[in-house]
Amino acid sequence: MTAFTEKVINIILGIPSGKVMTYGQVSRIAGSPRGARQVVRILHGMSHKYGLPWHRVINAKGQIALRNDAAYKEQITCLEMEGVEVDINGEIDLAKYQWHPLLDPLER
DNA sequence: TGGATGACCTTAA
DNA sequence: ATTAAGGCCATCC
Repeated sequence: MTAFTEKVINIILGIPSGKVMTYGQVSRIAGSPRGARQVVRILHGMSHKYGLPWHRVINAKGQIALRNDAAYKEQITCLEMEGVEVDINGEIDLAKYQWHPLLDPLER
C-alpha cells in the first residue's frame, strides 16, 4: 500500500453523502496529475474489499463512468438515495454536487 | 490542434 | 491464486 493509494482512499472516504468527486480531481489531490486511471483502479478493485463509497466518484464530465451494467443502475440508486439528482442519462450537476475536500493548491 | 480524462490490463510480490 | 501498484494511449471537447 502506497501513500498515494492511502490518500486516494482517504479522499474518497471523505466524500459526504449527497456529494460526488471526479477522478481527475481525486488524482490531482492525491498528487498525481495523470493518475486518474489509478483512482479508477483503486475504486474498481479495492472498493469491493474496503467498502469505499465508489458510487460517489464519477468522471469529470459529471456522468456515471460505468456503462449499462447493474452497477450503473446501482450507483444511480445510491446517489439518488443520498439526494443527488441523477439525470436519466446518468448526468450529474457537478456545480451543485461536486465535493471540495480542502483547500487544494493543486486544484483549480 | 492540443490537452485532459479515464470504472483497464499487466506485472510484481 | 490473490491483491496491489503502475502506466501509456486512445477518445472527446
